[in-house]
Amino acid sequence: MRSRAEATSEDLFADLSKPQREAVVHTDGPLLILAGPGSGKTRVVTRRAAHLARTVARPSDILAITFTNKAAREMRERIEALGVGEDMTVCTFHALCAKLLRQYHDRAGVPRNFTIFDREDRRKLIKQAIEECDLSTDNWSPSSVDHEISLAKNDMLTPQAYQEWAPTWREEEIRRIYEKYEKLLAKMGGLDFDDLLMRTAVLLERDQELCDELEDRYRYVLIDEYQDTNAAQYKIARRLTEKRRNICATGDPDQSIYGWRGANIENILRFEHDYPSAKVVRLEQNYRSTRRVLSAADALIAGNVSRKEKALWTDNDDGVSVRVFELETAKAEAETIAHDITRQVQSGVSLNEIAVFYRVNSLSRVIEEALLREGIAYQIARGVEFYNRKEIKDVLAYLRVLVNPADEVSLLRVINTPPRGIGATTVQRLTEQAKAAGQSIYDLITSGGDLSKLGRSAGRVDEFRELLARLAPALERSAPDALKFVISHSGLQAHYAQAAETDDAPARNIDELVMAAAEYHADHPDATVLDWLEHTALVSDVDSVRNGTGAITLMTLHAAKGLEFAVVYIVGLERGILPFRRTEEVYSDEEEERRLLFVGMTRAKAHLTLSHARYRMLRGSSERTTRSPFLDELPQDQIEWSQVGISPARRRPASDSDGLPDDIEEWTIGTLVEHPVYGLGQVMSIHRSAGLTYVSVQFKNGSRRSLVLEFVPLRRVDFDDVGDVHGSVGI
DNA sequence: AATATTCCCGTTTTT
DNA sequence: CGGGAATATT
Repeated sequence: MRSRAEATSEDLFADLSKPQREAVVHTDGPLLILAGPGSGKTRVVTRRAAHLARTVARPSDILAITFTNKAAREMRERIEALGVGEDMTVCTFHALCAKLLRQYHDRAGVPRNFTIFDREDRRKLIKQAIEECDLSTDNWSPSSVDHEISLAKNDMLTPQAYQEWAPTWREEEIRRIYEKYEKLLAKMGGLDFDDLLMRTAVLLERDQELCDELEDRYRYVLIDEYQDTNAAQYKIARRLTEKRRNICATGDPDQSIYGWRGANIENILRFEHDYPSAKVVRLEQNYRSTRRVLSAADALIAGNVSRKEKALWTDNDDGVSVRVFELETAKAEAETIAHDITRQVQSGVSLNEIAVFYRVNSLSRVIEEALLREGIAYQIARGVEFYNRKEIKDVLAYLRVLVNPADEVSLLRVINTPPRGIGATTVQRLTEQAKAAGQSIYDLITSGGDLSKLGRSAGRVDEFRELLARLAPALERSAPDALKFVISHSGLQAHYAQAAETDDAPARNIDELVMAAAEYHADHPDATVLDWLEHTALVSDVDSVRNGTGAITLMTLHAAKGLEFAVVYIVGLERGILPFRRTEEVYSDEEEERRLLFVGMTRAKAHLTLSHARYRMLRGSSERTTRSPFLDELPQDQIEWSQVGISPARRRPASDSDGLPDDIEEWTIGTLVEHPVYGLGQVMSIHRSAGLTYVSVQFKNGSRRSLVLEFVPLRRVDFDDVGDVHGSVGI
């Protein structure tokens, strides 16, 4: 939230800089706004929308596309605050696509009542597809195949095109899986997230008439975060603006952080080529951060080689130094930050203005625990997690089956939830029989298929059929009413009420779901159950973050994009975490990781603290870490380093004979060691477990061993003594 | 058929 | 550590 007062309708331009004004007054023709962090992009975009509505357009002519619902909501609110009517279209790419596919389902070749398959549904189908291709999930991990198919769809590659693109043995097999997966999806009337984009892109590519129609409806199109568009989104943007070319793209190549999702940074870099008459406005003045914060971020991003240089500057004060905290353990890191937050609050900072960012969600737990101990209220950005809970998915699956009976993933989910005597064997028989008859399980159950082979379970299945029939009328109701009806009549309510004796979280979550539906209904009184289901399928983590809650905010660096806080902490600046790497051999895009940290740092208005811990609990054991190389790229003279609870020069007393080397404190990943039998080697990891210290060593002779440091005579040797071992073991 | 137990694996980011 | 799947038990 910007502290300066928002403009009244009289002075749309009064408080704008020259380039900002240029962008606002630009109405017709392509416009690219290259907006550095904190450069007032949202202000420009909203003013421009108001200006358009006042001069050349009606609000309904304007389409603004964002990446998250939160961004859409806030953009809409800010435009409305400028006195522009409510009938603009402001939504995410995915929501727009869902809407278009629903409306033009016949031309798109999708069922009107398609349901959106989330990652879990999708995983299940991919697993099934792999098995039906007679491949083993041991060799073809569903997650990697999933990712591969996702990237293909983001690039608008059909299975055939995918294989042609890379015609090797492996792609041939993945093509088969991809094809099978598509068949399963089609059979079930499901679309996954990528389908929403790809199908829309293909539809627009083929259907000129529709493009014309849409271009007449949306005469002015705004695409936010253009640097994060993938091939399908790019195609959609182009096809929606081909005739009038009234496209306004905003973005910043330095904030491109979704390459792993198929985003193509080239899309923004070639904008001027795509639209030769484009007006380009650069917003390089930063109004958000202190000079010290900005220069630290700027020094970091300068480390990217493939980058267009950009001159970020600010008139703001120097401010206080950026700090780096070095801690012994992740727990100490969390506690130190919690104490520091208390100090900030005592000096008058509002909790609303404080945030903690991390690279991976798993780092949040230790922070949460420290905040609880310290008594600091926090909110955490994880809306999606809520909708992934078992009890929530159970409830939603009932609605999905009612809306789209072909949705077998949902049908199989609810057929025995709560338990009603339809066990695995019966389900398997049903599946096989349906497959043999070439019909869906739903059809088999409802349209009087022959269930006699099921023996005594047939009665149970029949009861289930009756249950579905009783639930069906719920679709006539509003989302919250339908939900309540289904919860009480399906037996879920009784089931979870009984389970509440040991764990009442599921029942409470279900109540919360009903409340969420009621809230949605209040905002969208005409919406159907299907609309609401769609809405729940398209929430993102950051959507759950509310402003002004009186709590600090925890979120991933990805979720932080577009936000700002007075005080920002970024934890876990350790090799392997930030920059992230999976294993030694898997390629990761270090420049994208650097951009990610850049995004995080530039969220801070005044206080920025980066931290790392020397030991961190990862999947159960305490791992030795190495600090992130990114820390060395900061302007060292401007950084305030503090080591809390670490004394690097400390020598352990000789009497301290626990079998560990005296200089253990100095051992890190990469330390060179010598073993009397195996010879020279390099430490690959150190972790502590059950009171022992395990060291994994890659020896120069090629062997790799895990050794217990307490028992093995491993000795540290100096780098200078041994020459170039470093390169030979390849860290 | 349902529940309890163990084991094993993967291990980011997200619409 | 934590979810899911395979396995054991009632």
